[in-house]
Amino acid sequence: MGNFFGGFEDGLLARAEALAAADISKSPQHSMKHDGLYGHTAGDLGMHPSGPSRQQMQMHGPPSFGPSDSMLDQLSTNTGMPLPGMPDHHNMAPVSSHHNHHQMYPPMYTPHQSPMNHPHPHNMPPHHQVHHSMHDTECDPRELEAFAERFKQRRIKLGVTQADVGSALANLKLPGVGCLSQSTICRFESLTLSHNNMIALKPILQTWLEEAEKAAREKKEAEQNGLISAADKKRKRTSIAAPEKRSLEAYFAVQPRPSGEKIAQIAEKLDLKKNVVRVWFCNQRQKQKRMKFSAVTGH
DNA sequence: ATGCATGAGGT
DNA sequence: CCTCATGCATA
Repeated sequence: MGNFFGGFEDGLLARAEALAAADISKSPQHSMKHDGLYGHTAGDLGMHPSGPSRQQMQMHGPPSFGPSDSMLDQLSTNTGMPLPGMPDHHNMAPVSSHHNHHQMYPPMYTPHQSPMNHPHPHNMPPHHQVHHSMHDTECDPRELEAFAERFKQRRIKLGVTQADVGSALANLKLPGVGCLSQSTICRFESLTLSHNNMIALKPILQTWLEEAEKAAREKKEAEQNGLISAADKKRKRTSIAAPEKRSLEAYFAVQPRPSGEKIAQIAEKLDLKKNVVRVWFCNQRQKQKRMKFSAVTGH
């Protein structure tokens, strides 16, 4: 594979990759496929077939961007061994904001308010021993983990798929709660969401679970009584080839938040669209914040 | 189960 | 541009 960068980069990458290996040692399965499929559907992506990509270009960069040296040299200078301890400053999360772009159902739950606020969904039958745990603001990672596991197990017991749960949420008619995708349900169960996101979703899924089990019980009864009941647009997903991915990881280990200039340079070197590289870094940062890999999770 | 993408809201 | 919550497409 003639992957050739500037000679100086080899050294950089070698060292950076070493760091990356120590830090980001997660790539369990690597099916090296050269996903060149649409590795760079440059053309397509460039024009966003979706259409209205309201991008707000802003020419802030002073034309005199002559950082003396140039290129990613800045990185090599840092290669000394900076190793960001991923401090993760800002926390708070406005558990909210969701859009529902074009064809999904009409959801979105009441946002605003501190991250520890939910639209309490308590709707227990009056004459029935209820469960407690109404303390919405329960952010105990340990508790969340336990709930996620219980949820998954009971969901399976009900014979419901993750996708089913997602769409069924809309039937709960909870204020501001629409449906969710299979992806999100899966991530909830596997704790691969941010801590705040988990906390926001927990009460909703808990409500669904209770309703679903209640419905299951009723159905069971009905059956005992002899009553039986009788069910675009192709979005493209850029695939970044392994070599390029390795380079990105190396850069990320050195500088998780490269400037627009640097992103452009990296993009050019790897022959990827700048936006693809930018998004890759954004997603990489989000990964670091997933509950599962959070230092506090103590799983 | 996950990789890359979109969009709202915020700096 | 960033962060976050989410989703489509795909391995």
